[in-house]
Parts: sequence; structure tokens; C-alpha cells
Amino acid sequence: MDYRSGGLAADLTFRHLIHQVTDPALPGLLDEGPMTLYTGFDPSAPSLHVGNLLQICTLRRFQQAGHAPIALAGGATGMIGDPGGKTHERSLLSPEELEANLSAMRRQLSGFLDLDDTPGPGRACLLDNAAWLARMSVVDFLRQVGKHFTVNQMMAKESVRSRLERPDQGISFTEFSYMLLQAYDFFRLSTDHGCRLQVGGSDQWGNITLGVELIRRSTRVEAFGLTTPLVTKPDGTKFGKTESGTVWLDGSMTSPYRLYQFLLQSEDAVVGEYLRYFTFLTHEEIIDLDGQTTTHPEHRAAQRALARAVCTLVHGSEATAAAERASAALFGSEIAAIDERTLLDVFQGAPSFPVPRDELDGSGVLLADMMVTAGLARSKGDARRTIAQGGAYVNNVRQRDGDRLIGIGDLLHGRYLVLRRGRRDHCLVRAE
RNA sequence: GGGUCGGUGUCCGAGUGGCCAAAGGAAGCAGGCUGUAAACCUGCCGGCAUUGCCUACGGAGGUUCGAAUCCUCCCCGGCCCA
Repeated sequence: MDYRSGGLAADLTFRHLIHQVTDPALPGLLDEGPMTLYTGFDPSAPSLHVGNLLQICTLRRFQQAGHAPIALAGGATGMIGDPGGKTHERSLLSPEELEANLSAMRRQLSGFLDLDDTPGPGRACLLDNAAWLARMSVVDFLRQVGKHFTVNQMMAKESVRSRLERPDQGISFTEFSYMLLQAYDFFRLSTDHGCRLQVGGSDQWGNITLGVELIRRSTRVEAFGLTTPLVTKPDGTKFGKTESGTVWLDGSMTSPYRLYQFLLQSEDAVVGEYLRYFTFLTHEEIIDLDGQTTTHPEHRAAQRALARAVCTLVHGSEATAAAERASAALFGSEIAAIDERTLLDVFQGAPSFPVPRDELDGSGVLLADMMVTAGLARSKGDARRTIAQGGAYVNNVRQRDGDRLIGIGDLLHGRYLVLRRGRRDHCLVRAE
């Protein structure tokens, strides 16, 4: 593999994936032999999302380099909440929900990693920290973990301090303890599976170093930590959140088309980073795409490559090809000119919804109402506003009449209607 | 348990009896310019309806012609004391 010819350390460096390391010698060790490492994932949602993609890809890089990555589901800690996060209170998941989320996570991760039951060189596995945390007694916890740390050092952690500095909010003891639970996870993985490295986002630094400390103090084993940069958009906001919500990896929650569009719309300023983080393209390919962004930004070659690569990784090449066809059609030629077969194909992955045919008979349906049902407007007032401002299109023709009625005559091929809001939100209406 | 400060629209944050659907900022949405980019400019930004109505300022009551604003009780949070 060409991009690994320089070794994993060189690849990680090229991809700007190393933000902080607990020991400058760590990158060198990575090229010396298989190492067991882990990254934690929160199982509180029914699917992983693009925000998890960086860690997932990173684990995959380790596995491809012959290391033994462990994906650790926080079945126990997920119910507590990292104080660094914004969510103040997490709802406790029922065992059934947790079970469902875990199996979804296993399914999704298996698309990126070759999952096995136990970690080993070149083999990945998924574990759940509930396996040891759920059964642990408070006394054991305090003896084995608590006594190794002072409250002083815990309070100095950024995640805690930021909460303490807010005059309007405190931090519960439960949340405060989160870092100790995570440290214990690392400790257990170290003793049970020989795990020597924890990888995480830069916001995990404090938690990771605590785990390294715990392992060193209680077993004298040297463990390491490595953080990846926080993926942000140039304006500093979180990656993976859009106005319409989280971008999930589950195709039924976020369609391949949406994922493709989400990536395609990446800004010039960050697309190079995203290519490094989220794709397995070679260094040469990435450098070439960087160049194209500089010389011909309007072609968006890098964005296209990014969208194709990630979408393929997540949903496969067939779904990606469909998403590309849909994108080309919706943002290209005249909708009315598209034949029925293509139209249906285009909306295979894009949003669509049915409408009873008889509703369109007679006077028809108010466009504003239809936009609301299609999910293109939050309320009728919002729809009216959008129409008034020139942001509503029927079959790619701008509509300015707030009282516009949609009838049989507007249907394409006697059956379809393409609604559009703004520049890029489409929806297919099917009369049935 | 006591004292004290606070809980406002997606978020931050003004507002202390009528002129408040509530200043300002951010986010978001639409339009213009572009390249399905950024920046910038303009408009919008609780809901429903053509003047208007409804729902909203932690919750429940109350005072008043009229309350986000005053009173009572309750819930939640910060800080200090026990």
C-alpha cells in the first residue's frame, strides 16, 4: 500500500491526525510492531454519525497497519455524560435500547473494521465497558481508582474547569466522576487485553492522561495517549451538524444522497483536511486534489472526491453512484426534460413523499401546505415567507404567488412534482 | 435547613406595571453576487388567519382596567453559611 510505505506514523502525520501525544516516542513505536489500542464510542444513539467518522477511520488506519484496535462502547459511561459535552442530563437507556444501539454499532463498525471477538495483530474488536463497570461496587471503585487521584488534579482538568467557571451551572458528582470511569476503562483494557494506547479527540486529552496515570501508578506499565484534532468548520462550529440535524451513518436515518450532498458542500478551506481525515486516498491523490482546489476551485474536484470516497466507504459504490446521478440531475438539467425512469432513479435516494391523487383534483392543494408536508418548511408561515422571498420552486420554476395552488396540471409525467426550497433542498411528490 | 442571586424566544442576553411577540448579538432561512464554496449586501426569523387572534418570558395561584415585570407558594440552578 503506497500511502503506508512510509509507515503509519508518517501517514498519521501527513493526515494531520496527531494533535497531542503523551510521549514523543509514541509515533516511532507504532512502526516497530503491533500495538493494542482503543477508542471509546457513545452508544446512546441508534446510529453512529459523521462526527464519529474521524475516530472510525483512524482505527481502520491502525488496523491496516497491523495493530489491534478496540472500539469500546460506553454502555455504562454513556449513561453518565462527559462533562465537556453540552448535554447536561442524559437519559438512562433501557437495556433493550442499549442492546439495539450496540448491535447497530457493531454492524456499522464492521463496514470499516474487520471485527473479531478479541483484539490481536491486525484484528479489531468491539467491547462494552458495561462488562466491567456495571458489576463494580462503589467500594472497589474507590479503592482501585479513586485513591490514585486527588480532587485537585481532577478539578484542574479543562472539562471540569470550564463548567466550574460558568456562574450559572455547576457539575454533578456523577459527571465529575466520568473521567475516573474512563481511566478505569483504559486500565482494564490494559490489564485484560494488553492495550497500551488510547486514541481520542482532543477534547479527550484530560481523560486520556488520567488513564495513563492510573495504569502507571497501579501496574507500573507504560501506556500512551494520542489525540486527533477537533474537526471543525472554519467558523468553529461542530462538524456533522446541519440545520436539519445530525448526519447519521445509518442510511435509513440519513440517506446516502444526503450524506453525499453534505460532503459535497464542504468548504474550500477545509476540504483538504477532510480528505486527509476521512478518506483512504493516497498522499499523491490528496496533494493533487489540493492543487485542483487552488487552481480550479469552481470544479470542486476535491469535494467530489471526498463525497464519493466517504459515501462509498459508508454505503457502498452502488448507493454512491445513485447519489451522484441524483446530484447531477437535480443541480443540472431542466427537471421537466427528464424522463420518468431517470426521474424516479434520481429520487431513489433523495427525499420524496406521496400525496393522494384526488387531493389534487378540483382546486388543488396550496403550495405552502405542500411544502410543509414535504418537510421543506417548518410552518405554513415559513412556507409563505419563503415563497414571498422567491425561494420556492415547482419543477424548477420559481413561484412567487403565496396562494399558488397545485393541481393535476402541474404533474410531470402525470404523476410527479419536484418541489425545491432555496438553492439545494429538493423533494419529489408522488401522486398516488 | 438558612441567606442570597438567578431561571426570558434555537443559543447568548436586555427588559422591572401598559408603547412587549419582547432591544441587541449569534445561529438559521431566503434573495443578490458566485462555484451546490467563502466573504459581502438585502430581507426574514413563535403559530394561525387578508386589519386580527392565539400561545409564550421556570410552574401554579393572586393583585390590577392591564404583568415577563408586583405578591404568595412550589420546582430548578449558582454562591455563601449551617
